[in-house]
Amino acid sequence: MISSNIVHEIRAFNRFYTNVIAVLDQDVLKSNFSLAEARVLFEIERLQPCSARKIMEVIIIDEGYLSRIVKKLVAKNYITKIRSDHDKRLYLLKLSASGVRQMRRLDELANQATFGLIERLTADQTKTLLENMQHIQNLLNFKT
Amino acid sequence: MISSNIVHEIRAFNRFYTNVIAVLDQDVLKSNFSLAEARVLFEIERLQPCSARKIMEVIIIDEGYLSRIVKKLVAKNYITKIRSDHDKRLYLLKLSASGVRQMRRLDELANQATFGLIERLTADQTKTLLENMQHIQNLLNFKT
DNA sequence: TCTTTTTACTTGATTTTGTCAAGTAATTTA
DNA sequence: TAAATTACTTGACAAAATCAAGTAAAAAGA
Repeated sequence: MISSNIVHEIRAFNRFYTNVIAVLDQDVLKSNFSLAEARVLFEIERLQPCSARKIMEVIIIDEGYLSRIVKKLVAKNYITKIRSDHDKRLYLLKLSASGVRQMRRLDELANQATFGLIERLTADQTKTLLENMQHIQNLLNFKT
Repeated sequence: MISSNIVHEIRAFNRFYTNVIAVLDQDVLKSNFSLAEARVLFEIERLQPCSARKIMEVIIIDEGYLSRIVKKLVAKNYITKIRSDHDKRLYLLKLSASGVRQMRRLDELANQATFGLIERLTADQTKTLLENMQHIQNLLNFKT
């Protein structure tokens, strides 16, 4: 049944992990990027050159909101936005040189925050943690 | 080193799980409570009778913002707020009868959303998922 | 004591963040 | 080639969150 123990334990994990993520996010916010901006930048870094549409396949975000974030990042010269020759409805996004520098900063912040999670674990524990995470990712990899 | 593979894989999991939680949250938002309100209600349910201060020990939230959320929940008669006799600076919060009903609805929504995560898994896979989650929780528990 | 500091909460003003719906233009489909 | 779909933009809002200044009570320090 829906209110089974299993569901409750998953919810307990979700509450727990929501806090884990919230703590990590606190640190990333020190970068002067909003969470949404940071996530968009991370995805552009990973997927570049990519369209806004492509980003929306990966993170849940309103189309108009994303459009404005992209506009802002272009205005600040952290990304470039060039109309695709192949399909003129889309614009290809890439980090600019300055964006690459920003990402190094952001990346270092996120790495440090994440490292804080595991610094007290032994090598074995860390390995186990990772395996568990990857296992969960495989089990839930649904792409809702 | 801080930018090790391990940190990167943990970050990949965090990105992934951020989306999982976002998908579940979408459903909870159908309750007409904001995420912040839902979390506050959830903590009041767990901790009642409790002060706003007590809630702030558990969730990361601005004091003024919380004060307004409490005000709104009182106005809608989902919680009661009674000045403490022992310490007149604080107010004890509890779910009202109507709040209890709301929480049952909220709970059912959250259960259904969570069930959606696992409905396609076999019993064995679900069991493994849960074990992985509990293992992660145990490994990271000292923090956050 | 009393007076200074800390704690709990509130409120006004504002900013930031996110949503909705309507609109343009390019591409695909029937 | 008309209709539908896709990619993106924009204006108008609404919701969410922050900041700082304020009140009142309690605790701590002299």
